[in-house]
Amino acid sequence: MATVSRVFNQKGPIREETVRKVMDVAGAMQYVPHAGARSLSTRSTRTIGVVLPDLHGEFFSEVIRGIDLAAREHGYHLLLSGSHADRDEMRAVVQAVRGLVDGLIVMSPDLDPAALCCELPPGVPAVLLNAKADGRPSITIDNAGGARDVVKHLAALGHEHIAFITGPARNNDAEQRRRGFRAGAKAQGVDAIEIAGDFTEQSGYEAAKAILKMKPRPTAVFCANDSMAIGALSGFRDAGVRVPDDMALVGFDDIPIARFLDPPLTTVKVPIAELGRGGLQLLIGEKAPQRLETSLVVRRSCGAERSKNQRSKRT
Amino acid sequence: MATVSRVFNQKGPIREETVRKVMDVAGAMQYVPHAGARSLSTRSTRTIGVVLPDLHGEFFSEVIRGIDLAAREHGYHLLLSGSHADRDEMRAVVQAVRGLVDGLIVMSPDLDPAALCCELPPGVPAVLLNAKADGRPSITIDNAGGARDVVKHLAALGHEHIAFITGPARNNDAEQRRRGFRAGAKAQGVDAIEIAGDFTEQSGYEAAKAILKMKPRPTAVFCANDSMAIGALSGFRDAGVRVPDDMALVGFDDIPIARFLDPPLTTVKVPIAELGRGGLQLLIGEKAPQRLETSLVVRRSCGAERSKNQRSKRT
DNA sequence: GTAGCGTGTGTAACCGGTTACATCATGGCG
DNA sequence: CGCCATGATGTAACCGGTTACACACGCTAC
Repeated sequence: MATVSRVFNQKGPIREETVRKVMDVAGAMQYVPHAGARSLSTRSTRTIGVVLPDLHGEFFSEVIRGIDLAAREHGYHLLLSGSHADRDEMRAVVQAVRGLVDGLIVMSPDLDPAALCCELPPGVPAVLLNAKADGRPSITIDNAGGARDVVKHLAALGHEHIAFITGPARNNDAEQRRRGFRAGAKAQGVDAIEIAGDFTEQSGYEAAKAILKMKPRPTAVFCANDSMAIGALSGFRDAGVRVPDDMALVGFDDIPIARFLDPPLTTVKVPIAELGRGGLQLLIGEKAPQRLETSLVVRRSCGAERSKNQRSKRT
Repeated sequence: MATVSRVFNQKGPIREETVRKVMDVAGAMQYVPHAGARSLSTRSTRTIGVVLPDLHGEFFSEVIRGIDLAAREHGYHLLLSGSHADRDEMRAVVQAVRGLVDGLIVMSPDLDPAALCCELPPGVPAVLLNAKADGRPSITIDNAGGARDVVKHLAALGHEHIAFITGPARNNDAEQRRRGFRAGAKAQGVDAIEIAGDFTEQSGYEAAKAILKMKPRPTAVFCANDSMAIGALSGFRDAGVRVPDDMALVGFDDIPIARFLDPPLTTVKVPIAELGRGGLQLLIGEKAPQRLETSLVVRRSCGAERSKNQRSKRT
């Protein structure tokens, strides 16, 4: 019935009495508008699709949270899809949601952004998180800048041999952080050593062990993310190497527990939730920063705050 | 066109040649079926709604991951909605998704499950995570059993005054863990002290400080989740109290970093992803365990493995 | 009295598919 | 040769809303 539709959408002129009557009946029969049917005729679903490669860990959890918060503020639903290993799966998902979403937020650190864009249907608006591509709006994080800051900080503390535990080979963020590390090392004139990691705690643990065997042994270790820093910390501890006394350690991301580690982890703060929030805002046509700055958070693991709360002297 | 529909759904008898022709044209014009329209006529969206109170932290991240994995296996989409403070918001969301989802997975640790069920539209199938209610399928975790195991373990190690840092007041899991703690303490004949926490690291940190002032001072602390244990660990460290030498510490959840803490955290393993996976399976009519067992993971923070890798003697 | 107008409500087409049913071509068989 | 079973395709109603448009009504102005 047309009138009912007008009542629910508060559109067009309707007599006050009619509104009441409709509402009463609707309440009595527990009527709730059928969102699916509505979206068909209005061609607007008020749903946006979120496509992520993996749902692991605090990073993605925070991204999703940022998106969700912004979505609910603007009255949007979220269609979430994770765990896409390759391009084919990605395309399948992106196509499957036609008619289900008004737009897409895509994050695919492991895939080439340009290739990715071809997969996106031309009609569907989309924003890329942490990846750039022509013609598509995107939000990126200043990974390289953050990494450079770390090297600068470590160099200022007197470190001349700095090891970098990398992220997964074809990961975008990891690659940018590595580039920042290299650029920083070059600028500061310090010795840069790289060792492979894959963003997991375990890989950090193993990398730490490997680093201790190097000659000359690095005096500072910079991990491409906090998870690996946690693993490295554990590795150093097992080997009897004290952080920061014997080895400076820095992470990347500033996940919530970083401050509760022993010693509290110096790391680079990344506004993860902002990334998600901005993605949604951009998608629905609101203004949002397209580039998010990172900032160095100095705690004790880098050795900069030797004086304060010196726990290594505690025992 | 009816034929096209039949081709895409592989239904009814169609000549091989026609199939090819349709597919060719579809490919050429980049045609992709409109999922929204389809769902309207089939009355099946192949989407299930996930309603969570909050998207914070590794716990929910894991739940979502479990659901997502199972969903993609069965060809379902996920409509995610988080951050519901109160019942009204919850109802609003649950109603808004009519016609968008085939079923609902609801997790609401802070709300009374019975009340919750009234909000659910009668026609929509739903499963409750970590909450029980008549007539609705649900999956629960053996929180109480896990907590009892912890107390038993601590008692066996000789602890007679055990403190328990609780979770948020009206949280279901927190409450069950507390009950398990009490029951365990009673069974073991040990002194049980409770102190309030709210599942955050910060609250664990503060609770630790408070515990140190108690007389008699507890010799073991059991936290209702790992996050608080991390905070407590940090608090004890700042106060110069060694774990496990001066104080035994146990958490709950077994989040990934628990093993990388210093000392590695003894905790209760909760099959979080299984919770999500089972929820989806139950919802779509598959068999799944309705009760998930927890298991004690003994690491060093409880003092049970004094001999091995004893880092407190390191410095 | 009627043309003209604004307000409130009903009618029907449409969104993009699915599907029961009608139609049509084909060929086997009596 | 005609009939009917069978297979392939077209037709139209339907899913549950939205909305352009038609229409009915009460009012003022001429």
